[in-house]
Amino acid sequence: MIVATYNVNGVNGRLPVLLKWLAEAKPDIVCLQELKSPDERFPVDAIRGGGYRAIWRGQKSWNGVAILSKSGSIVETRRQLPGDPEDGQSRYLEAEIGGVIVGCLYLPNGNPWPGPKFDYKLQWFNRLGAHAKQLLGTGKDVVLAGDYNVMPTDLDVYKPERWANDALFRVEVREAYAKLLAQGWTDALRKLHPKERIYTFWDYFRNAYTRNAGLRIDHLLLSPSLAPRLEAAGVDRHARGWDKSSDHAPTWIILDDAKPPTKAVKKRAAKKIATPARKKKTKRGAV
DNA sequence: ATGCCTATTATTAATAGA
Repeated sequence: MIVATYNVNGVNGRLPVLLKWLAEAKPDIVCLQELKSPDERFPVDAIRGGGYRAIWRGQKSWNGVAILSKSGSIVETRRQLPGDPEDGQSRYLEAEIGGVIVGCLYLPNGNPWPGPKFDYKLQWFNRLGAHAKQLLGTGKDVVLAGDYNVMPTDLDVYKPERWANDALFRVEVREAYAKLLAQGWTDALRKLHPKERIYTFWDYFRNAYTRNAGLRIDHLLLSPSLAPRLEAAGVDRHARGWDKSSDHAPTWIILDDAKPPTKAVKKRAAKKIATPARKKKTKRGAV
């Protein structure tokens, strides 16, 4: 099963690029961010035509998130992050698809630092942390995928010193991300590629893409129950080079398909005998 | 420190993004 996240930077303006990528990559589940469209202008017909069901929460001009599914039905579980009823920004959407809870998020950019936008970012991060903890407590399979607007380490930035005081790289924000991971989440791309330079975003300015002046800010976090199923992870960076592309590239993981426990497994569990370790699979992913 | 580019919204300029 392929789960992907893609900040499309305008779902209507980028619709041909999105449909092209869906047809090529054939992801099972997709989290979209930055729809930049009110609900009534979400291109649901075109997306259905591409073979996907969808739920979305749009907003005029900015923000907006959607979850797409190729086969499994989508049962919406949340349309906003708990913790602030006054927050009207469309940045979180959550659904259950095939037994997996999928949280699609668009964390605030937070620039400029310091200032109210940065404060809002940290508050939003705190609310995400509280909700993430609650999700872990359920013991369910959960993936939190989206544009986190944070480069977790120096390895995730083409020029760390230039970004030191940017809201995407300020120490408070990196600490918030690390604190979230410490709850027990697995950063899927980093897990499989611990030392590789991986970017998911390249600025439109100064030919950033051709110079590979990028940032890794789009992340897929896996609950402990889901992490053992992680098989591959990567970025479809070639899509960033397409005409009229978003400034982000689609970022994806492959999860082993969940299999119901066999009779032998159930028998061992009943007798409290350890299940033999899973056979290690060859990694198929490329970045 | 700022512009570089690209989108949306509203009228050719402002705002936001990262």
